[in-house]
Amino acid sequence: MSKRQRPDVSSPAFASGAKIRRVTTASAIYEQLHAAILSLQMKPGVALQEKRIAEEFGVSRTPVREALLRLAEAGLVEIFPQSGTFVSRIPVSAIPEAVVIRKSLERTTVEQAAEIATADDIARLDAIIARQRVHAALNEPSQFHEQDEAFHEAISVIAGYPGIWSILKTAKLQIDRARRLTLPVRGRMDSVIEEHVTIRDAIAAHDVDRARGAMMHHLSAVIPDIDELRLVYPGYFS
Amino acid sequence: MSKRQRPDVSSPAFASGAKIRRVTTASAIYEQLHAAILSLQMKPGVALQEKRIAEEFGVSRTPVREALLRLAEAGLVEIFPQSGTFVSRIPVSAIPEAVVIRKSLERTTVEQAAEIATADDIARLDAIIARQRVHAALNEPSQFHEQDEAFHEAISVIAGYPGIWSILKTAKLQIDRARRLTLPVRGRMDSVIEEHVTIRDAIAAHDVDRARGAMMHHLSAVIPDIDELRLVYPGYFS
DNA sequence: CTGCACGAATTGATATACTAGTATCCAAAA
DNA sequence: TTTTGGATACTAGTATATCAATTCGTGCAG
Repeated sequence: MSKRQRPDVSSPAFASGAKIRRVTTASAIYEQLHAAILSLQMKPGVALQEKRIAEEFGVSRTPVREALLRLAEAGLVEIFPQSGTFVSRIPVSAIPEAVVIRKSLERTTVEQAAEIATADDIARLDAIIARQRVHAALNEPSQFHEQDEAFHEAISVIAGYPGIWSILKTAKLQIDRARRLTLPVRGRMDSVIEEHVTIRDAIAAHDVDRARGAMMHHLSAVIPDIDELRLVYPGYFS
Repeated sequence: MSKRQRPDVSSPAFASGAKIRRVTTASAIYEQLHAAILSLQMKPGVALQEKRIAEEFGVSRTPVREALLRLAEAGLVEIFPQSGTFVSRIPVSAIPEAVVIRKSLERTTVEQAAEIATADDIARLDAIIARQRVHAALNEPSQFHEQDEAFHEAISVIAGYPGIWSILKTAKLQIDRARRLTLPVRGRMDSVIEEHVTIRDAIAAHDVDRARGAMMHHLSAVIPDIDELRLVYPGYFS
């Protein structure tokens, strides 16, 4: 039998390696562009060129193209064959749907988490909330948002459905982009922390109904007002 | 300066539709391999070689690579850098999660569909069910399955959440692969039709609770018995 | 006989070169 | 002045070549 079988997928190899190419240039470029689009440094609707990007990064078009293809699948860019590549506009119609998807899946994860969470799990949530308090106090929105994501991801993991989080991440993309357009609301970070605490408490108490209710309330509170944004930023939406 | 200044509003396509050439060879190869893997013509675990595939299709390695990268994102192949590419084994651990995802999202779509379905919508469902009856009578499992997917997609569309269907499609992938391994159960097609009719009736009656119940029952009925399959097809699962 | 080190072969990753579709601009005709 | 058709210069798609890393066999040393 000549069939090869990879013995170990998770070969961390020589993790300290300075030269090991765990990250291909293509994925590095993907990360960069992904972040730039999500942070709106690259504005919706603007044209991209494989060639120019390749020159900026000092690489050939091949890895750039690979990155753009992945971004296209994520819905962050649109590729028109033989014509051009553009940063995708935020699809207004997709936003309410994304909210529904979030509510549907996070309802499932938070319910299951409330059923089976262990003391260790709660401790993990507490640690995340603690970090959020720090970032809120220091007024660091970026890191705060990072920990916000970590909180929701943790609940997925606790529920035993880590794959759901990756779905949520892609569903959240356009919402997050729109949210970047909203001015930071004073005190919003504190409210988020409060809501997270409520969710955490319900999970810790194994109170499924209360956990679901708290999560639904939390998710309803973060919906950006699209109609208003469209007026202020015409051309950013489709 | 001769540089062309493109106003960012210019989207090159009045392409709100299907007029664009999307028959790039890369996507054609993707479709082919996708179908081959899903139908198990390509068995889980076997090695693939870009070079050989390129020769078979009579193209260069570039579009083949592009297709493989997309398949890797869908979880249908695994690429080990500098080592090899393999048709992914069916991840047993992901199957229960996929079922949960399906139940969560289809619960949402069927509830909403039951709320707002119009007579036209019901007619569309009836048409699909009618086609299913034909394929069942003629014992055409492949086309039957096609209409089965169409039924669930239609419900997503009726609910106003077409994007949920595309999520469901990718979530369903591994389930469908496993299901291909099960022997066709005699009379199963007829049961599916009955369950679809029940769902359809509940939607038509705008009975949200009954629609949800019928859908949950339907989804529970199509879960393949993984443990048994693992015994019969060792090496197909991971 | 065993273990380790080295090297050839094979693979995916990247670079470069070429092809073919598309939009824009400008000139010529109405 | 407006319209229209084609030249032109762009783009992404594809082909080919090169690079680098991993694997596995082989041979030498212990």
